[in-house]
Amino acid sequence: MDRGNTKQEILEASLDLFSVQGFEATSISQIAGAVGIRKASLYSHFENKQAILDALVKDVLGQYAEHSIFAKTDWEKYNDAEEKPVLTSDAAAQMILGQIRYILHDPHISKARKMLAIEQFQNEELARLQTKQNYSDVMQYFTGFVKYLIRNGVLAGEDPEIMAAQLCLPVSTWINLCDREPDREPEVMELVNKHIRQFFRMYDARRA
Amino acid sequence: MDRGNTKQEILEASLDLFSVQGFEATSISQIAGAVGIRKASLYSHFENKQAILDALVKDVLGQYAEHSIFAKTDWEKYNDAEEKPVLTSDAAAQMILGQIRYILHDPHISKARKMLAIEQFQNEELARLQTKQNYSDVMQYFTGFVKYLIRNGVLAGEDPEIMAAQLCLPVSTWINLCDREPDREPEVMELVNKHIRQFFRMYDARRA
DNA sequence: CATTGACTAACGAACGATAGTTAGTTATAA
DNA sequence: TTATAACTAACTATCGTTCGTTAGTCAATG
Repeated sequence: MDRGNTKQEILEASLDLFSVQGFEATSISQIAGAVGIRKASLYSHFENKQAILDALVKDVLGQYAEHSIFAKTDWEKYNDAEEKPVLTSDAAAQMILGQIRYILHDPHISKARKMLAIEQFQNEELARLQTKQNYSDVMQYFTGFVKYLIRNGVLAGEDPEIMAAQLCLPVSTWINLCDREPDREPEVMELVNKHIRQFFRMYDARRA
Repeated sequence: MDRGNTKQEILEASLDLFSVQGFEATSISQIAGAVGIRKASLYSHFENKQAILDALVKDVLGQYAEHSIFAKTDWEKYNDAEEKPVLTSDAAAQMILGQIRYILHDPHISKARKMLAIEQFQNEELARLQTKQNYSDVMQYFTGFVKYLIRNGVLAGEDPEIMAAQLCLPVSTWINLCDREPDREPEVMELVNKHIRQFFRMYDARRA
């Protein structure tokens, strides 16, 4: 009678539903139906409904920490490297467009992002998590990136944090837009492309 | 037995609750309790629960269209004016900081913004509304602003839309951050200030 | 001026449906 | 044989909603 990985299936089905309807609007029966079991069977795997959300926050979003480009890339490591990637606006645009496509289409990341958008006002823990994933981690990554570009004489500027904000925060807004209206992705990608090239032109070291 | 403006009180109480818990998680009893009546009495004013949300979307967000700076200001009108406001980075920073403080603290606007953030994935109408208020209207306003500054020889740049995005979209992200974590407003305001001055420096017409 | 009647907005009580949850049972796999 | 994970059945609470009633408001009427 054991189906093997039911617990994981419950988490996935829950994320599917929570990321569209939200936690409160999703019923235990709905989750059970999506998994293909009776609702009472859920309680063999989770103490109660809240425990599913808690596990999602810990698990799926912990998974994020492992797989996210923003959480794991360290630009310092390229300091002594012979071959340095991403030193032109073209390479940067390609890199960032690739990252956007990835985090936009990766099922776990995109669903987790939507769920957090819905649940961000529920409690302080979820609020802080949303800030971390949608803002702090991204800002930290791009601040490192900008510093790397300055060190390598590509860009010039006094405040890397502000430069990073100007580079990545518009992109954050565009990602939210694509989450709501996926049809607009091509149009948004075009804007991102123009934006990055413009950014590199304005902060070009040879211009200062 | 008539309390005068019960219908309006119901809408306000509903917005209060929806902007924190969301629509589904808020019960009719909760709304009635906040207003100070029994839940059955709500049905003297609204056909059903959904009708409250519909009225909020139409009413409160229609109110936005009337009062929002972004929906009503037209930069064209300053073309022939003798005294032109906002021609320096200092004035722009002050203006934008004032606007942020306003839309951040105005109770209707901030609650409507949070409610839309929670409900944006419910249906396409709410998704489009969220895009309009959080993105399109703001972008249109700032694109006009940037064009106005270019016409008046303050800024120089080829693509006013991209410039507007670089100016206002980071601010959008910061406003969302303050919605979640109001304590961080001072820190955010400082970033906004730096950001705007940097923006004006980079696109300064005398630099081109 | 007092009475009436229509109208409105509140009420208590109850509805069926569904929520989350528990208990007890059965089948399967180790 | 034992532990686990599924099941059926049932629980209580609450959901959104409806019904019939009551208490005020106001205009028209006598």
